[in-house]
Amino acid sequence: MVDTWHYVLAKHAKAMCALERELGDRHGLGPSEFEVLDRIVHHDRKLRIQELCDEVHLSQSALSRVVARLEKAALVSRGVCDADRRGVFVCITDEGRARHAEALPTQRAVLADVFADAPALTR
Amino acid sequence: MVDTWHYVLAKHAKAMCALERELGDRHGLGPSEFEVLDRIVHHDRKLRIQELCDEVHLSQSALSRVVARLEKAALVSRGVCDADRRGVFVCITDEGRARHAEALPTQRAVLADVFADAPALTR
DNA sequence: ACGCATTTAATGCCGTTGCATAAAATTTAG
DNA sequence: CTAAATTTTATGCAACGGCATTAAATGCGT
Repeated sequence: MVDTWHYVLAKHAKAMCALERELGDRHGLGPSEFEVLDRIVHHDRKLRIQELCDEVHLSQSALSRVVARLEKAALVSRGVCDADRRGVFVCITDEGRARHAEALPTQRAVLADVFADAPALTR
Repeated sequence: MVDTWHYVLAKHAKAMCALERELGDRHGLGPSEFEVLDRIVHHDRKLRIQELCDEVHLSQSALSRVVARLEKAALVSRGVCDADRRGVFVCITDEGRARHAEALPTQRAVLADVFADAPALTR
């Protein structure tokens, strides 16, 4: 219980720190930016902000800002939803797709390193 | 691998969020403040800042500020180390001990809730 | 059809964090 | 013994995140 919590804390800190460094230095992406791109690529379609909110571990406001940063970097584009004009769709751009593809191996490498000592979860 | 990472992300987010809320509302402590108190209580002696740094998942600068906050709240006291006058000892006060004892069940309850669905780590 | 509650995303504000740096003390090299 | 390098903690600074709030659009009740 407490042990599990300490494990989570340790791995989270180590992985986050490494991801920030590696993704930042090599690809100009923060962990949150990468995660958002990754979710969009995974779904392979444009998503509503709210859908992303359910999948990413960020508050709605933080997500809004991440998307704003990604848009400024031309990695995604925002568009209003026709059906519900409060909604905002987020589309990944070709450049965003390319950046994600380029960063993915880096992320995998970091995770492989952090979780090298076979943690393995039951369930 | 990626699954483990997602597990860590999810649990970390959920637990952190709940700890911030519960420890904050009920005991006026942030997760970092609690963790520092907890480490000192666990060792049951005064520790150097640097020792704490190795145990807590915070940068040295962040830790320095956490200790400053705790001191302002009179939960710990800082004292210079005689042997090496660069060093700083951190002692927990009676009030700090009391606050920790009071907050501990809250922390345990949160963790029990978050990790209720038997996560269990192999090793 | 109208007004009020609700939903959705963006923004103001503030607290915390990490990096780079500063300041003080100690250790090491010569 | 002195000067440079190193260690230890604190601080300036900028970025990021969450909460509360705002603005806009939708839905609901009457």
